[in-house]
Formats: sequence, structure tokens, C-alpha cells
Amino acid sequence: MTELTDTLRADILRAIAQETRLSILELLRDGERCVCEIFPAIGQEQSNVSRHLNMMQKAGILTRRKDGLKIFYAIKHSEVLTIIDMAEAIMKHEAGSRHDLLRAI
Amino acid sequence: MTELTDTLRADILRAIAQETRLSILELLRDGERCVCEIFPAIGQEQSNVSRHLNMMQKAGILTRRKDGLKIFYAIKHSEVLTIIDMAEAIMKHEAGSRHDLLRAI
DNA sequence: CTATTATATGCGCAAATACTCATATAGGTA
DNA sequence: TACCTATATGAGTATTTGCGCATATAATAG
Repeated sequence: MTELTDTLRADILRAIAQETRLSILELLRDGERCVCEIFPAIGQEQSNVSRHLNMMQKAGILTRRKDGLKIFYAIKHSEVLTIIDMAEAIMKHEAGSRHDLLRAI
Repeated sequence: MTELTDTLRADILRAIAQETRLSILELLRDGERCVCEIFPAIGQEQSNVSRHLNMMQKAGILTRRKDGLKIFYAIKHSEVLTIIDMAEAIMKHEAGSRHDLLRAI
């Protein structure tokens, strides 16, 4: 595995591994949305959401479609959602083992 | 989906989404390794690798086993490797489409 | 044209990150 | 005991990140 590969994979993963961006991706799970729908839904500033969307699009995980004034973003690769689901699975395993640990005391 | 869920999932994903940590995880793909094996293999300072390993263990994606002087780390959940493989798949799709884009000009 | 709506971006800032160097700590050996 | 090895950690630093506020740009409506 090359350093270049590590860099590119890290770029993809970093584009997902952030709270606000996870909220956005969760919303986009149901299909494309424009910025004007996303930022009120997740309770963040329009400028902040716009930056995150641009960042994810440049990272290659979102598509961008213009329709009049609005710009619609959507998830480009289904693997993105699988990655999120796997992270949740790990989270639940961890929550379970930590609960077991507490019970054992 | 709650904010707490977003935070925890982001923690898991952030623990993976970094070049040096990806190099470490790639090495651990073949099984557990001690710090003394890892840091020369990836060409990083011992202290830096130690911090990354501790970080990943606290995030819940690595196990820690003591054997005398050495401390062995291993990947705790197979989903971690799947996440990395999915990132690579996305990366390759992107590389392909960008190549097509260049050819189209 | 002006006004309005939707999105992007410049600027500044506080916090987080990744790293190096030096040192501390813990375990094993002579 | 002292010495060596493996790992962790404190301190300092340069870079990146995420955010808010204000403003710029683009497209549409009147």
C-alpha cells in the first residue's frame, strides 16, 4: 500500500468523519436535497453547511446538480452509507461491551 | 438520529481517517503487532505511533495485550477493515471517472 | 432596471491535530 | 543493586479545522 493511497483514502474518510457532515449525509440518505433544505434541518448556518457540502463534493462523495437558484446535493457512492452503518455497528458493539463491563463490577 | 449518535460515530470514523493511522491499520490487517514492530515499519517516531495506538484503542477500534515489556495491539472489529476497503473502492471509482473526464477533453 | 432568493466565499478566531524532542515509567536481565 | 528495553507522556509548535459574521455572486421575479 502506497503513501498516495493512504492519503486518498484518508481524504475520503475525513470527508465523512465529522458530526455536521454526518448529519448532512444522514439527511441525504433519503435522496438529494438543496442547501436551503439542509441547513434548517440540521440547525447550522447556511455558510457552514455550504462549505461542508463543497468539501464533500470535492472529496468525491457528493454530486452537485443545479436547478435554477437551487443547488441539489446527493450521495454519489452507496459505500458512503455502508461506511456510516459500519461505524454505527462498531459503536453498538462498544456500547454493549462497556455495559457488560459495568454489570461485571 | 441523535446528536450523541453522530458524535460517537464521528469518533469511530475519525480514529480511522488519518494517514498514519491507516498505515498502522493496514499493518494490523495481518494480525497483532507491538509498537516496536509498527513504528519502524511505517517510518514514524515511536512516540507518535504510541499516541495513535492509544487514541485508536480509546476510540474502541483496537485491543491492547501486554506481554512482558511489549504491548500488542490488534484490530478489534472487522468492520474497521471493511470501512477501509470501502474507502478504497470509492477512491477507485473516483480515479476512474476523473480519468474518463480527462479522456473526454 | 431593482429586489429577492439561494449559494458561495473572504476574514478572523478558537480549538483541535499531528508531530518532534526529551523524559518518565514499567518490566526484564545481569 | 544497576542497566537495558519497550512504551507512554509532558511540552512546545506549526498546521488544520469548524465555525460565525459579513459580503460577494448568480439566477429569478416584478
